[in-house]
Amino acid sequence: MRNRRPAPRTARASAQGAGNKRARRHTAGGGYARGEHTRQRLLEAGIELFAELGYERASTRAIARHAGVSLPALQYYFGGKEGLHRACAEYIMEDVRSRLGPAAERVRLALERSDLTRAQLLELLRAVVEPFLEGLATDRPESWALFFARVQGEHNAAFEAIFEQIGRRLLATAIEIVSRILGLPAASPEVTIRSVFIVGQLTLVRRARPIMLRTLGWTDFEGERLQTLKEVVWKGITSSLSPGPKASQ
Amino acid sequence: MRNRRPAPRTARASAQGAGNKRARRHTAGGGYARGEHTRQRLLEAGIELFAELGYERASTRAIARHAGVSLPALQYYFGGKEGLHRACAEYIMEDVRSRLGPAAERVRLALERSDLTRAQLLELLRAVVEPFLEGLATDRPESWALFFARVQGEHNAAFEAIFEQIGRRLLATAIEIVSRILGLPAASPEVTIRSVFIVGQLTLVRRARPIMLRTLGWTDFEGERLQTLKEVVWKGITSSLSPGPKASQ
DNA sequence: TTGATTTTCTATCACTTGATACAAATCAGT
DNA sequence: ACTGATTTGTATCAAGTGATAGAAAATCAA
Repeated sequence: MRNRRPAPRTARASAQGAGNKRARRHTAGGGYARGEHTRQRLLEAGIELFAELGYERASTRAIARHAGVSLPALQYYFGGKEGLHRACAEYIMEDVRSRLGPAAERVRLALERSDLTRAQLLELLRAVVEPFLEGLATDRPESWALFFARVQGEHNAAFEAIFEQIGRRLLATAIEIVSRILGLPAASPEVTIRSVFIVGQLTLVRRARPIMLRTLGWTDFEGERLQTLKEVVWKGITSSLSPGPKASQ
Repeated sequence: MRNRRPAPRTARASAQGAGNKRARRHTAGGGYARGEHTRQRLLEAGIELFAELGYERASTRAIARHAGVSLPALQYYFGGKEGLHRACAEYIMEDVRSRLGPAAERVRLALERSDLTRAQLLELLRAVVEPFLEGLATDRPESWALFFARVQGEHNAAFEAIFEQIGRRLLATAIEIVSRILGLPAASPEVTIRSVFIVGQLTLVRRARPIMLRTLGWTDFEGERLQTLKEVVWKGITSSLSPGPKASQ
């Protein structure tokens, strides 16, 4: 509710799709590759600052300065702050999808068969869960996972629109597998809740990372320590899915 | 970095403890009970708006308007926005402590004994975990749990200072119990990670609440549904702590 | 009531934010 | 080189932010 001028001098903003979606008309016509560079710089700077400071505190000026371009470039290429944020989310999501998509597809395909053993189902769950865990525990492209975590916390438009697209799939796959392992209908509360927890644990790795590291006296989750983390997490998941000894209660 | 004036006309702000701590000098000297009312209104409005909008987006003006008082009242009673936020956190924390403190104390006392059975240890864990779960799943004072979740996401000063005070205790107790159940040293990665997950699951209930409810087709966690949730969560915890069948793999 | 103190309110400050207008610079195709 | 489009930069806008000054009102102790 900040930039709603009562009477904009020109009608350009309102004539261009509410002023925030799709403002770049440069990639449409071919050529003019020069701008693509600054566009990229803006994306990277955006991801970094949004991740570090959150949506509100990351000012467009700081982002532009960080990218080494002028402020209006941001409006020009992304139509505004929200547009940039959205683009950042899509950029990350695209990368995540390209890295996790194949595995997910393979799992979904394998799930077609109805004669899978418990061990096989667990293996499929692991195949879809483990890359995620690695991506969130590690901080290789620190800002990416952080950006992810931010978007989750703030209820931006980017969340519902983008995160859902990948979170839902992951959850749906988890539900399918858990349902079959436990031998319960996919719609049953038990299956849903447990699946949400399994998927949620992954994001928890990111959120609780500093606390975990501090408590353990570690500095990161790399190499052997990452293996340990994965092992413990996985052991927890499998045993929580075991038909094993009735919980003492 | 917004209100750092180069040369403040008066030195009051800097003469009053950096300007954000303890600005209310009304409760010190007795009497003048009139103000306590607006102070309370500001706290409630603060909790509500901070919870709904987050720290940044909740403007002092909106809070004051919501509380039905004028803007400077906020400065007067809490020294500023940050002071109010801190006060809100303390206010909630105080209530949480009063509701969970006794049980926690009882558990800590019971842990003195070293001859506790697995079942007894589990019971203690449950005693300290369950009230938390209820508080986060329910939305009686919707804003409270939401405020809690917000503070967790944004890295406000309130987080480190306040949340730690209660989160650390809970985590420490969980570690102690898990360590004894698993028969591993408290400092071992397995114990730490598993404990963090147990505690983290509780906050996850809040964060993933809308997703879980939507997936289940429920509207809230009340009555029987709350029972189901608690049951499933608890079953997951116990079986993840079971010495049971070695995880397949 | 008086007088000191606490509490509230109006107006305003200094500053930041996101967004624009518009001219200058750059580029591609001829 | 010329032309038309794209891209960048300067200066500026309007709105909104948290905070303050300072007078007016309300409150309590005497």
